[in-house]
Amino acid sequence: MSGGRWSRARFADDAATVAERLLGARLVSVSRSGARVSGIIVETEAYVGVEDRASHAAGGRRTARNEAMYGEPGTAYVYFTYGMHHCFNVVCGAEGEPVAVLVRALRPEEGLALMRRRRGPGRSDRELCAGPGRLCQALGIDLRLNGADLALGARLFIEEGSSVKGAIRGRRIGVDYAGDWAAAELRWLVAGDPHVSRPVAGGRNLASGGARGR
DNA sequence: CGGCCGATCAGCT
DNA sequence: GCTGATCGGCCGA
Repeated sequence: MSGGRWSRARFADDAATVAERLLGARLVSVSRSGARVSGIIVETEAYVGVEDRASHAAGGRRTARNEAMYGEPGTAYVYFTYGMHHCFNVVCGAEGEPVAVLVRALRPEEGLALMRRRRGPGRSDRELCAGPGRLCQALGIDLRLNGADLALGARLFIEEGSSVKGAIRGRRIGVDYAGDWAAAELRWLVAGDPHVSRPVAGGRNLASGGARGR
């Protein structure tokens, strides 16, 4: 059912498999004072390997920034972008193979007051964790957690959730530079969940009022 | 060194 | 839908 922490083996599969498996699981961050802040994962993106032109490890690129992608499955890959946002990834696959899943949105569950304090006043529940930068801010995830071990660490981990009904796929966000890989359907979402960052383009989503033109 | 740019977000039209 | 914010990393000279 639910509750147990993800072991190393849960992370040790290809990115598409782990991206779908993460839907419905819980991402937990523990504050310095020991408070749990968590949400249920409702949106993920797979970055499948060196052949994936949208990946930071495209073509086998390996630098200080993306070194965590080459770590063992269950490693956290956190990077800083646009001069102000952090993004959190779960490293999967096999050690030495740069494969990861970006966590894009959560349905907030625990620690809502702390999330709001971190995100600023006037945030609706829906906005707290709807986007990769937003959820990092809400959970207090920054570069200090880059390379953290999600299977053993005390500060950041994944817990088993209940299985999700209505998972759907779509194109990844913000990777238009990636040629053919931009069109690959490597984003997973819980259909109709209002906490996702964006519904699938052209798709039907209960919260969006239906299909749109393109 | 210098210049470019991003796996984003918020606020405005 | 469009754009400015804001800066570390990366690459080329």
